[in-house]
Amino acid sequence: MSRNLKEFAVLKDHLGKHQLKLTRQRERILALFLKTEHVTAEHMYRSLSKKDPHIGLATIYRTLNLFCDTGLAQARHFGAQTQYDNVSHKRHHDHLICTTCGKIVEFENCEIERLQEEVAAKHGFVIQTHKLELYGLCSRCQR
Amino acid sequence: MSRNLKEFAVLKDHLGKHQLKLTRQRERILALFLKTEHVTAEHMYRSLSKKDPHIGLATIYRTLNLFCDTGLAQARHFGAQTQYDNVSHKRHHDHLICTTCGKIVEFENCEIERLQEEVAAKHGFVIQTHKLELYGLCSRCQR
DNA sequence: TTGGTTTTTAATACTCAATATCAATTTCTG
DNA sequence: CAGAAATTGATATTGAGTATTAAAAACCAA
Repeated sequence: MSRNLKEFAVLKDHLGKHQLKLTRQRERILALFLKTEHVTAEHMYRSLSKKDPHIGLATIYRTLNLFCDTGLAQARHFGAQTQYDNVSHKRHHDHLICTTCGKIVEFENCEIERLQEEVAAKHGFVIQTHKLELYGLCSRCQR
Repeated sequence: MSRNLKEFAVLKDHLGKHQLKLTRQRERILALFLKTEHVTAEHMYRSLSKKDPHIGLATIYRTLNLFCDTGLAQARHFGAQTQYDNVSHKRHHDHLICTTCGKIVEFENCEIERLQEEVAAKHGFVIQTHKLELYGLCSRCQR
């Protein structure tokens, strides 16, 4: 918990600026969220239910969407579900996604980023951000 | 209809190789699908219902997914719905999107594609498809 | 600290896109 | 053409995510 002071500060700052309140649920959900790379609301619900049987699924959804507003999380659609990525502690990166098992590998490639700038410039654009997702089969699912 | 001989051949070829049958519904759905850039199943259902009140929604979904298998269509999640893109007549391309005015520019870059393959191989993946979207400001919106 | 106002929660009902079921029909093959 | 196999259409079902609302918790000012 003490390791995540920065992220809790981000949350409190956002709450303060939007007349929102700091609740026990929001703290707990953030604490667990920061321990993961990416989760679904359902998955988080199952984990939290073990310690706190009265946590509501709707609260998980609301809170994860709140995290997206603060910039701590980033929502990503995969299949029928929504994955919430923990982006609080990491640099920009892109994703390799296995279409069979859902495995996700993160990667960075400066050369690709440079070429993106080049393409954008050619069309008169200035890039603010980007999304690159490669879909395929991981080594295990190729067999 | 006669303009789309190639696409019908693609469908028939796929059906033949998978012990599937060519039905009136599949022909009609393909004929309509080829006239669009991208549709949802619901939208297609409403269109087809006018001429054929007994067409089933499930058949639309089944058939659009079949088109994805053949490579004629490509599913894309947009909001809560699934958009089926008609990719039969166009090469693969990526998007430059202006965050201010929404302008979209399509582009292709072989060098980036090659680097993607490289990255994937490094992680043991075989790429099936990918999505690259660059968000930024177009020349007009930079002023 | 307390009282009052506002926000949040939990439980549950609900929505809606997409899939599963299955008897009847259609397509294809020999 | 007959029989096997696949497909359809109608409908039930699933499942992710949202709306509702009474009760509880958080905050703020005195």
